[in-house]
Amino acid sequence: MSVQTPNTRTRLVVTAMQLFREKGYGSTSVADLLQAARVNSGSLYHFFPGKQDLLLAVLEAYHAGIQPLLLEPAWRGVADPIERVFALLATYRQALVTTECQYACPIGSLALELHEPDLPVRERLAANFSAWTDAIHQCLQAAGARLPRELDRRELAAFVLTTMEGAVMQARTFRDVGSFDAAVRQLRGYFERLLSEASRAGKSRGRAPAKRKEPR
Amino acid sequence: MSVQTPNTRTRLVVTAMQLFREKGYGSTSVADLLQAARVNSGSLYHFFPGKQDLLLAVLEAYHAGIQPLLLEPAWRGVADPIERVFALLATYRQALVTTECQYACPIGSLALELHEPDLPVRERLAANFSAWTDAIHQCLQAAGARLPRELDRRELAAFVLTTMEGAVMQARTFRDVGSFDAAVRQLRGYFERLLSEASRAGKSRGRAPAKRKEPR
DNA sequence: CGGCCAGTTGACTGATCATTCAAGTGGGCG
DNA sequence: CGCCCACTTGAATGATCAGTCAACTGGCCG
Repeated sequence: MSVQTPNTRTRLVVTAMQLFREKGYGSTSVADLLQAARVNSGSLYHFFPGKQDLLLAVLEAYHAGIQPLLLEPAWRGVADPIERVFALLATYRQALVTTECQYACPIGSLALELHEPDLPVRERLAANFSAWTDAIHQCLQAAGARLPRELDRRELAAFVLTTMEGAVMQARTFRDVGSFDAAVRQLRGYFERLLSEASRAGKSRGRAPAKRKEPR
Repeated sequence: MSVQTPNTRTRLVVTAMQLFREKGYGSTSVADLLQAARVNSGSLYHFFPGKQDLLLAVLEAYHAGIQPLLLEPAWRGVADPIERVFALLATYRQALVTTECQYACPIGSLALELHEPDLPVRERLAANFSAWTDAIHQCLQAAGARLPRELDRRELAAFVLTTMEGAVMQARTFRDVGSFDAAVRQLRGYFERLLSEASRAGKSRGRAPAKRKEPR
């Protein structure tokens, strides 16, 4: 219940999440980290063989947090599966706003920052992307026949991630949320065309589309 | 004509372009750079006040190279403006293939790597994005009425960049060109729907769409 | 009580970092 | 010839880097 400082290991991981997000992995020195977490170097190396292993723990923490810390708040009060896709994007928009467009997706940043082959790190980056994409994929499946039958839902889910990452990158570079909004607007345009296409196809096949009110 | 080593300044910029792309800015040490360019430290600091100014020169070199080194080769033999959009994306696909999916857009990587406010650097990153987007914008304008009249062409052009950046990021992370192809396929789907929508609208307004062969 | 050991402490190491600078070198020009 | 100055040379600098280690603390259990 209390807000006491948690155990050292957790404190290190939490601090590392913050600093890696703000300054990047390479530009965060171990000394920065130790100072911010109020930990001595020996303790760090007691829990982690090296800086990179701390990064692995950070990536696992992000992975574990996707559902409870990202999706759940973003989707609270949003039932429609398609709107959930855009509600998630709205969460990133909010992150941009509150950081004056300095926000960058920590996973995406690390994905571009790390240049060694680094198999274990890359695997966990991929796992984070996959978990994100899977969540969107479930929304798209829940949308059922509202999307064209032949549409590859997995591919579209990945495309939503593509859009988010690219949009955040541009908004950050231009220091302008408008860039993010513009990208989301285009994605919305794509979705609307997919939805109306499925709606038309549904009608001509005699199946009344679920939510059309006035078939004028 | 000769392939002689060019002057020191140029050699530094060219080498820096390569190393920054391969290893990132922060992870490229001045010592690496000096060795690769076969230059002594004094010479570097004779031409550039510091490492960051070399980065500025690199970003200007990228900007200057967009037309002759990126767009022109990508568009050689491709006349159709819409196909030019995808021809440019195919160039990035090729870069992924030849690097076994280790390629990252150097501008995008720097955009996420740099975390200081760093106004002059950020401005040049933005200028690079803008130049890229402008080129796509011209294609979309050249497509004229083949795209819906009310479509914001500038926004769609930026969305193409969004897609490219996000797609390269994922392909690199998953070490799989298929991720890139999937994103391009979705963008193609969006474009096809935009084109057919404009085509239908054009017909109903009595204007025969330019290239339809059999209005079955 | 006594021994053990997970966890802590912080000074220390050697490597590497970006940058400096004094001493050059050589080509052009008066 | 003789000066000048753009450019080069590379050793040296001090800061900072990730990582080490031996000594210490305190809680638990036999």
